[in-house]
Amino acid sequence: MKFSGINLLDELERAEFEDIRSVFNERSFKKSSIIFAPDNDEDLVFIVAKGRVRIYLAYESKEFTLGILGPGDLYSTHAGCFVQAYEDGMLLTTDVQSVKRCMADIPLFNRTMVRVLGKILQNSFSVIDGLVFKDINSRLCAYLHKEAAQYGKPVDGGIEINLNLTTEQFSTLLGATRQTVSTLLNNLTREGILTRIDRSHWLVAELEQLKALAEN
Amino acid sequence: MKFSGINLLDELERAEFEDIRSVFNERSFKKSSIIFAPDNDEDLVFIVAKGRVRIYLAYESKEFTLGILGPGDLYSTHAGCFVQAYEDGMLLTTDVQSVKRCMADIPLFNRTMVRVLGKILQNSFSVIDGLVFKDINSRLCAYLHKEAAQYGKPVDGGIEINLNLTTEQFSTLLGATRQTVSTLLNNLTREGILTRIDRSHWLVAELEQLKALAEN
DNA sequence: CTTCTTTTGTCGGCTATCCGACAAACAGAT
DNA sequence: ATCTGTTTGTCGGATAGCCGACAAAAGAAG
Repeated sequence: MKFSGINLLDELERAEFEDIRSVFNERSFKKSSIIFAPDNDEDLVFIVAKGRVRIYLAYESKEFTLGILGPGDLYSTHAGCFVQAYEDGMLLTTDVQSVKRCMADIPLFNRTMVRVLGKILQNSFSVIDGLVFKDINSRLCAYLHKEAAQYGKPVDGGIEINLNLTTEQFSTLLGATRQTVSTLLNNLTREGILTRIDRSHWLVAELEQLKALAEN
Repeated sequence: MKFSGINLLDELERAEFEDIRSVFNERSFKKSSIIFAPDNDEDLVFIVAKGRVRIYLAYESKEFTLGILGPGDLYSTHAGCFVQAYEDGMLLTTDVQSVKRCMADIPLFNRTMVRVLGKILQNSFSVIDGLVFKDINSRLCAYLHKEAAQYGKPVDGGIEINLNLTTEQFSTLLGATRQTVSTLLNNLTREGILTRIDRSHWLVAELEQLKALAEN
């Protein structure tokens, strides 16, 4: 899942951004480690270079995953969110000061920044939209549908998707409990809309039905 | 309630922004009218000059108010939201193209843009936070507490706030039904934490208790 | 003061979702 | 092949908040 929809690694390759590349430091992380927490006092901006990290909010023992970043995605540490590694990987980090300097010096960089911010904002609106107007089954179906439509691999019998999340992880992304998500997934399976291939792979047999259920 | 926390009208007064002022058009609106809808195809950025407008999401017959803009607040029309007037007022509008041009020409303007976007983003995170982790009573108390702490007028017996919303309007801001909000407000009144002065004014007698209930 | 509209309070039934609990299935290490 | 930790499925009880309905209260307009 692309969170911002813009691959910053590609952007950085562009000649105009040569000066920018030098301001980044590498920082590697291990699976499951919490890379940043809201109390973090270094104000950093980072780009994921390798691996997947999730951005999440936490309160007491509950967690809600806002999105999952993959290579090329950008985020910042001063947004009140936790950042945790789903697997081993690496970040390119830089401090906010440098970003500001880049913004002042390189007009093109600005546009990228605003575009990324806009994308993140749009994403958070759609999260709110889901939480307020849709029930969990709809959110679940919407997520699977989007995943299938965007990154699914057509095979015979339907579209194969690599969810790459445990039910537990998936449930925090939808804002529900593991039990509820598990039950709903099995309902969809019984109705013949989905089939679980293995731990991380699902076969979406009825894309249209999934879409209909998502709209609810 | 300030939504973005930055008063763009003040910013525009600054000498550096002289060129920017000229790109805005005035547009007045009547109470209750819907100023922009998501299907709107003009891509505009606007600043509220007079009156209050609410930014909201709608689905079928439900509505959820993301925030209320007052004079000096900035927003854009291509964020998938409705914009409706709570009272008569006026906007300064400009198209996205002009904003982009300003961003390229006037480095200082960039910083303001990014700051505003950041603020809006932060606000939407706290909305998500509330929806996911807190029950309605907590959200209600949190809202009243913030209102009292930020804009309340100390009088004897407590702090007076001007909510300036009907229960119905208030409920869309909290993401709940009118009935639930009505009941909760009356519970708080019975407990002696609040007193209703008139339709729009409330007296917060126990600010600390309100805060405690907000954390829940 | 009378009438009409808007706003508010309250009740009871309904349902989606949570929560704790437990067992079964699976995967990786030895 | 066995052991151990992780992941998944399912059940039943509890409950927050929704929904429809209706009446009372408050404001606005004449």
